[in-house]
Amino acid sequence: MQCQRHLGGYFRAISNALGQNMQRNLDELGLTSTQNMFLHHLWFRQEKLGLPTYAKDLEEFFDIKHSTVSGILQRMEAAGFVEIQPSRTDRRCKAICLTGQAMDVISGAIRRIEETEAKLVEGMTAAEAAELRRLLQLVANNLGVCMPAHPQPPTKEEPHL
Amino acid sequence: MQCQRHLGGYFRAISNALGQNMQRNLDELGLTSTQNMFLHHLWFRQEKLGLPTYAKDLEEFFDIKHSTVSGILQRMEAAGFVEIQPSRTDRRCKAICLTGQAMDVISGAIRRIEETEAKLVEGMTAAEAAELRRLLQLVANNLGVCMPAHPQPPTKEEPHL
DNA sequence: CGAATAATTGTAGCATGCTACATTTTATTG
DNA sequence: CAATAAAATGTAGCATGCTACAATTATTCG
Repeated sequence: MQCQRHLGGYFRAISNALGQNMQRNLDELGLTSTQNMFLHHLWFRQEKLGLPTYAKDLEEFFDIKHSTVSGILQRMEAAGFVEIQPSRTDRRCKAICLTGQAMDVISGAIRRIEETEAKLVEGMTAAEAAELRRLLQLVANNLGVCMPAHPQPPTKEEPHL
Repeated sequence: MQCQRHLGGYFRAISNALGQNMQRNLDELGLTSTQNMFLHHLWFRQEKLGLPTYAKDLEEFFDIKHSTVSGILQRMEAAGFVEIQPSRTDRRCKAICLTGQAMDVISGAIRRIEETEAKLVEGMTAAEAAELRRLLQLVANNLGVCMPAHPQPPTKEEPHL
């Protein structure tokens, strides 16, 4: 069968559809789907890991260019979701802090992400979903995509040491 | 493991990386990666299937909006790769025709696509690649992505009937 | 036939991605 | 310490996606 669709076409179409799919459920929050990913990452680092976040972190975690990050953060700041403060120890770095407005919408924002993730693998067995994840990781490696994992959260057993 | 990356993030990053990866090998041809996909599709319909192509076909095949198609075709026309002629039987439809300049680069353009497709599944067994394709099709269905196959090519045994 | 409807394409405005260049600050090194 | 290199971010310009609205032409239906 030489008439099969290109795999690349699937990735492009699925990526586009993911954005639209999430967007439809996000309009009421005033967020775009990319801003929603940023919001979740900022929240996870701040609330779960207790770490500050700089633009550089977003660039690396999502494997996008710093100029793209810059634009998104400017729009999120204009919309009132983040505040940007230069670090006192290294004035090149800007710490990205969530605002109260961001905390108001975070639970809804996370729910949208989880709904979209669930929809992705609807009708798959757990084994199929795991295999999909493994194959996606292989493809990402083949293309030189660099997506670091979250740092380890502080262990619950010894939080004060 | 609740700290796993979102599957959606993989799709986004892989899709972005695919575009950049192909782009790097395409600059000398004066094409973008999306224009390259369009070129290949136009060529396949024209040369392999003997069918005319309208903007609507591109919209459906790649599952993108007509406004996006419109912009891409305008840039491809300005770059000299296609000519756009209104159909005589339905003046709403514009037939997209490849130029001589397009035919000059088509073999290089197709090679870029094939190289990228090969790189995607590098290190996978044929079975794994097939499973990836099947799972991608499932995901696409879950998200309502509508990607029609190519129409059947004319059979070689009776080309003149 | 004529009006309403559908189909195809275009335009405007925005978000997100890129490359390439510039700016500011920190780190290195001679 | 001064010159240089590296790191973090910003800006400009473009391509590609979107939604929403408009324009033109075909089709359908009363």
